[in-house]
Amino acid sequence: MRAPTLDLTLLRTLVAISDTGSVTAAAKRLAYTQSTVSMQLQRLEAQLSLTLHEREGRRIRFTSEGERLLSHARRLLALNDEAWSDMQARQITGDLTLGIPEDYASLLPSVFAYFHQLYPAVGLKVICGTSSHLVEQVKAKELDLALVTRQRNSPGGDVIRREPLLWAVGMHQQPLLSDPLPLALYSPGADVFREVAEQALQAAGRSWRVAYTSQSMAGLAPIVTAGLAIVVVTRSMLTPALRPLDESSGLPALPMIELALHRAPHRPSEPARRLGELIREQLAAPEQAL
Amino acid sequence: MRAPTLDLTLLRTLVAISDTGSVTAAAKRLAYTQSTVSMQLQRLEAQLSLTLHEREGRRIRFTSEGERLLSHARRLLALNDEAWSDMQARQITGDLTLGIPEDYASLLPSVFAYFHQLYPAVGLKVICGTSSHLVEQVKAKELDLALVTRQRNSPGGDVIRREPLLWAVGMHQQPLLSDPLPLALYSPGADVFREVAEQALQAAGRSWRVAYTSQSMAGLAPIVTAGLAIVVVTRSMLTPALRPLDESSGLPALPMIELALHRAPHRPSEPARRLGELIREQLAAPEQAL
DNA sequence: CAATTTCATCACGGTTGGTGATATATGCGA
DNA sequence: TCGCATATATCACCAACCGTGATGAAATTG
Repeated sequence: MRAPTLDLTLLRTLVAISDTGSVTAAAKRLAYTQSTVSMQLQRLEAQLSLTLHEREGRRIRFTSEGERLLSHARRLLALNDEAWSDMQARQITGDLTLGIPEDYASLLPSVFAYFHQLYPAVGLKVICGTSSHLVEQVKAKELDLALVTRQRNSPGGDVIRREPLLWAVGMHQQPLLSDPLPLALYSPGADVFREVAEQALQAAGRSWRVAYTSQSMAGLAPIVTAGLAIVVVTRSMLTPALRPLDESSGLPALPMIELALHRAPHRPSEPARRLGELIREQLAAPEQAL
Repeated sequence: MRAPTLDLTLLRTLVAISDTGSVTAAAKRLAYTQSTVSMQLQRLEAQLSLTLHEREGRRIRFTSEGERLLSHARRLLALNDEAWSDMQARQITGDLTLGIPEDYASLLPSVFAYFHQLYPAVGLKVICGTSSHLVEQVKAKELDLALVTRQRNSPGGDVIRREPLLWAVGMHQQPLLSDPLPLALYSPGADVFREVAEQALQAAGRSWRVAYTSQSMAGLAPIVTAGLAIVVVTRSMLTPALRPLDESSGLPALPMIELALHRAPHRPSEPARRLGELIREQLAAPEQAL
């Protein structure tokens, strides 16, 4: 010996021994032989000229030096794994097209930025469209992935998160509860929010009229903030200019909707897998509670 | 290979290549053959299946992946070296006696705590005494190390830091500048502060009387804060109860003193070396400026 | 263009490190 | 208390690995 350089392989088996509590179990986890692990532990002790472990009967016990080295080992391995997967990530190349509903365009830029940082060699293209259209495009393999909104428990795709739908009006406006109810909706057909809203109103026996339509929330916003119509949004789409209405408004409660990820019907490309994973991670949870 | 485990040895040569800018220079630094370093670089690239470097003529240039790996490598190696030296430090055992002037006892506990954390197996004993006595004890090998104060450029020992000496009175007292000047000093003889003060006063033609003496600053403190005498201290010994006097007080300027470390006259034990280094590191600098 | 320096590549050889086998020790149940 | 099962340590073997020195190619210097 020996450059003062630790052998990460040995540290990894040290950690495995500690995690599993036994040499043979560690060997199984690491796909080594029991004898190998036993010798590796000895080698580590020899290299450091330290006693890292003792035996109490059959059970293994780490000395204080052993525990100390373990904590160093965990940190080193964490850093190693991070470095390794970062370097591997940089090799992933390819092109990738993702479809999203226009209204979620504001929610995703940070995810795209992060994705680009992790996978700089992947060319990512994003296309906006209505959910039903996006689903068609995925089926036709025109898109690798599509994030779509849908009613609860619809088939197809994996649920990323569930969100409550809300009625909303302009921040400083009184709710316009005339009959029929003036709604601001997306373009006719193919919009989930619209379907949901109409079903809810119909079930409640309310009449309504479509006061305004547009391709996106951005188009509806001025109408709504001016107090000319009510709109349906998810909680994450609320802006300071919008005020949500609760039950006291007398409007029927709206169900939850789902945000789901559809994948093209062949084995997904590696970039697609990664982006899908990242979207799930980044978008999961916040309002998963019922 | 291959577990997703990086080989720190290879990373070390990668860093060496980057630092030196050439394969042969890196080989020299690492005490390898040029061919070895060349192959190590290739091996690293093969393991990651990445191109880390390119050549522009004779000069080496790292690709962006290479640069990225370099930054990971530096962090990993730093952690490795830290872990390694920590583990080695835990093996250092032995006993060790350090002498310090009483007045610096307050300055050092944090150093001792740190030392114990780094070298838990070393038994450290600390002895207080006057500087001249401590020097004797070091010569007699009764102490392994001694931290002493002395006049500038005195021989023996290594200078750790230089500090200005100051005249000081109780915080709320007017300077007592009667003639002869009432001084609070350490026990007669063998005290550097006393020597320095008397030399300065003599050179300035001032008369003085020793109003109080004690073994330590702690003993003098009540006298001084009560305004009954003036005392000589270093800047680091100033407490909230003491007020330093500047030139406007009419007292002669005091020279700097040195804090020096004496080592027993045989080859120092490893614990002694380590403590010496630590003291130098921890105590160096703050008022090194003239 | 010769001299020098740096680098990549090769065959070789020593060491290392994993394997399977085996002996020893430990814990558990009859 | 005596086995049986399982965990561990140690050994010999052998294959792969890794560092070395030698060699030739490429590039820089004068």
